[in-house]
Amino acid sequence: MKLDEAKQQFIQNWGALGTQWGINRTMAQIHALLLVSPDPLSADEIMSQLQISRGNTNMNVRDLIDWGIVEKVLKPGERREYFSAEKDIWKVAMRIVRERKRREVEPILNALQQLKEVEKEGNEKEVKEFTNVITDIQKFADQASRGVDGLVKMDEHWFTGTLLKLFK
Amino acid sequence: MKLDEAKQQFIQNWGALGTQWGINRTMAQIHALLLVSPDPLSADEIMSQLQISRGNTNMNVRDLIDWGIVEKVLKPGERREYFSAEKDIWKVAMRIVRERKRREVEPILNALQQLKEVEKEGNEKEVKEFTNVITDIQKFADQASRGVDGLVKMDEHWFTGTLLKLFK
DNA sequence: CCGAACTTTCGAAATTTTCTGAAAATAAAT
DNA sequence: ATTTATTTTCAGAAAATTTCGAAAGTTCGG
Repeated sequence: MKLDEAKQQFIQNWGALGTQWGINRTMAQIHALLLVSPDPLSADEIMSQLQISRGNTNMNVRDLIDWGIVEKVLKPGERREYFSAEKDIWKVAMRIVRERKRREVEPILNALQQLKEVEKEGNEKEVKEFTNVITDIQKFADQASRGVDGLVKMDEHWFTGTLLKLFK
Repeated sequence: MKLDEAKQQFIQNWGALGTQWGINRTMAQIHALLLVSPDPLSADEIMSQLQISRGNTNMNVRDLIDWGIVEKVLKPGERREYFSAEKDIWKVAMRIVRERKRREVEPILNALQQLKEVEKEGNEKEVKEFTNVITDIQKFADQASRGVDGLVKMDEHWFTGTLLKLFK
């Protein structure tokens, strides 16, 4: 098997996985491509490798940069911008987790809090049930959220060496 | 605020969150509706509350059942089927995590393993880089996977009481 | 300033996903 | 066996998302 075939397959798989997790295919593919490229790539190289348009490339690279898992690399004396992916997969995962928490979980938690603060009128049993569910979700999310914060603070070595043992 | 308004808002929020995590809106909404309903609901009740078609209702309820977070409830002497959601949010989260791992992560891991086993021809440096990335992802995914397995085995109390303290 | 070399934006087109509704299947009741 | 109640399926319609590409914007060297 040629290296390029293997890369291609990896890119496709990564794209499919991304889709299932609510990340668009192209973004995941660009990320995969950069992951397996030893050197930074320019927009044009990404375009031609993945057969996608300039606009699409630009939008998704920008998103990846927003997520903090890809960075611009400027080569001295070169006008063109290059891009490279964070290769430490632990860091990548932590950035994604932290960012999703911030963008998606926290707004929902605020919404939940508001729902709880309002006086409800209506059937006794139903109000009780509703409040219980909301409270449980809050508690759970708070726990999970703290767990994430804790996790994010660990460095890779501590995770590998210590936490892993906890789970046998 | 009326109870029904509050429920409605919760259902919408839950639906939006689901979308961002790659779960379809309706499935998340049905789940939310069942979560805040003290008693099991029939397909017709779900249809009218969420203003969706019978077919859509049926398909998504079936999926929720496949995920193991909703169950059929048969009332004695009644023909109609009712549905109720698992209310223990910890259990819900664990089922979802376990199931996603099984359905989505494991196939990718297999694909990665295959990619590694093949002999690559091509530029030395690039082959090295590629193999490194794949290996790192595998290691990470293995760790995460074990972590999930460990997590799934804990019961709620242990999580609340003990693990939480670990993260201060 | 000007123009070349790139980058970004944005509306429209293409693609993918989800939903509907009517028909088919199933199961109980008469 | 026939009618009645309910669930399931599925092809096409509708909606949502993603992608394209031309045009507008930026930046930099001269």
